[in-house]
Amino acid sequence: MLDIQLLRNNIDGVAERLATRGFTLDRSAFQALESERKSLQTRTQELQANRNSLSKQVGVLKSRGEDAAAVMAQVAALKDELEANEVRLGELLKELDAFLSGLPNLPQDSVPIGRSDADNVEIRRWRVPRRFDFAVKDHVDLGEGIGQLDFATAAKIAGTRFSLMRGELARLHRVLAQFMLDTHVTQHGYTEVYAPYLVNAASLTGTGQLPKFEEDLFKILRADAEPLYLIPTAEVPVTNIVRNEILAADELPLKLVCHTPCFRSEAGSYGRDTRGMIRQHQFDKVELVQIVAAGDSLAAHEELTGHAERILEMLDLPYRRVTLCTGDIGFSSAKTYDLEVWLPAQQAYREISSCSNFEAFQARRMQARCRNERNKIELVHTLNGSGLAVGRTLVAIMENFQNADGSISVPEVLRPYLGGTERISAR
RNA sequence: GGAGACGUGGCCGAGAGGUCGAAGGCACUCCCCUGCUAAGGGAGCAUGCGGGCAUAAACCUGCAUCAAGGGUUCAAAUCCCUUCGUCUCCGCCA
Repeated sequence: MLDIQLLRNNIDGVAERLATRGFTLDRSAFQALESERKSLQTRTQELQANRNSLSKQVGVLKSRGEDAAAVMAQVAALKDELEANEVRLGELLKELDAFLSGLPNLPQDSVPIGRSDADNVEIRRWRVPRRFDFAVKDHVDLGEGIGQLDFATAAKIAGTRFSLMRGELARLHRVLAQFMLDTHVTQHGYTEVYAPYLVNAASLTGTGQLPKFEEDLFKILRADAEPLYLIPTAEVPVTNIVRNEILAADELPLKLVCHTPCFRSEAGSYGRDTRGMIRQHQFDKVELVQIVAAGDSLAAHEELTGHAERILEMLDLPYRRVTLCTGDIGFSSAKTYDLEVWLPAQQAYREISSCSNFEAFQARRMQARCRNERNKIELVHTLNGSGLAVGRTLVAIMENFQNADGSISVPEVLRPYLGGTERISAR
């Protein structure tokens, strides 16, 4: 959510910056809502002040045993106008809130201007992709070839966009998450978190998935209780740890890492990535979250992205870092780096991590605050990034570490996690 | 699943229709006194949203908030209803 003060003071500037991301700000709608709000709120508060002071007089008179009927009649006379005003004001504030909730974040100045992913800017590449002297297979053929990846059975059990792994491949997948967690905890200073996989609507509103993106979520309706949603990312439960909190200055930065399954309905992507594990309804992800003081988020963004890159480097996977352009950046983000890993079978770099700085956008929705050096309360900045998407990392390992015989070599750093296993093949 | 108790500021805790945004204590901040790993005195100290206001800070001021939402009333922390949460006992269970 944007700062409403910014819209009041400089709506043209806001409109201009939102236009770079292809969003048209309805200035007249805002100004109409805002001017009605101002007069109505002032009037309502005036009436409330009146009522409050008159009611106090009633109390004073009665305690003295005097007649309060005349004052009570005055209060009663206020009642109709006050109630009408309160109702209208309530509606108006809701409309304003809905309007504000629909506005995406302002991109930072360093974000390249563009319309689509074609305009994203590559920052750097790490490692030249390996050359193969045989015909490469994709991860589906590799996994099915060794009998450890089984989409047909997953479809029978659940449906499309699910996967089933067995044996050493399943173990490799599990161990990958373990390796990522260990690295972030022991080398990058994160605190490990275990969090709920089902969350309430308030949490999703806090991080910006609701109200706008409900169709992307799996929703659990309950007969006698509020609905719950399956988390689309650990960002939701972990960032909401600080919702409605005021943190002490010395508690920051908060660096949290959390491994969870993620659930996405993928509505609207029916034709895309239908083959394999790239786009699933359920996938595992290790998520990095940082909660920092407002002045520190730029540096924290670089640091966090570096932590995700470190995992790719330790696994010896070629990747590139891309700055998303204004047209491709997420709704809540002020700036996003995508890390894209090389997939030999696709001859392309594919997203494996997305590292975003949300600045105060989520914090404002969540009322997540801290005290600064002068003991004043201010909104924190929130950041997160995948460190990494586990399923896609597995895909990248399978494809990049494949051998001519269809077996898969295990990256060095993972071997201790697999009891020394160096290669995975059909048994 | 059944029965009961409870939810008040950063924390503890009073308040049981009226001058209560809320006693008292702890913690914290500033000042004074003192001089030693302490004690004493004074002041300040919830959050959100408005208005003064024109950019920020400061300040003044209004409204709202005593788990959340609704209701009764001239007036609600206090009475009623619903929801959420916590605790205790019983049952069940990984």
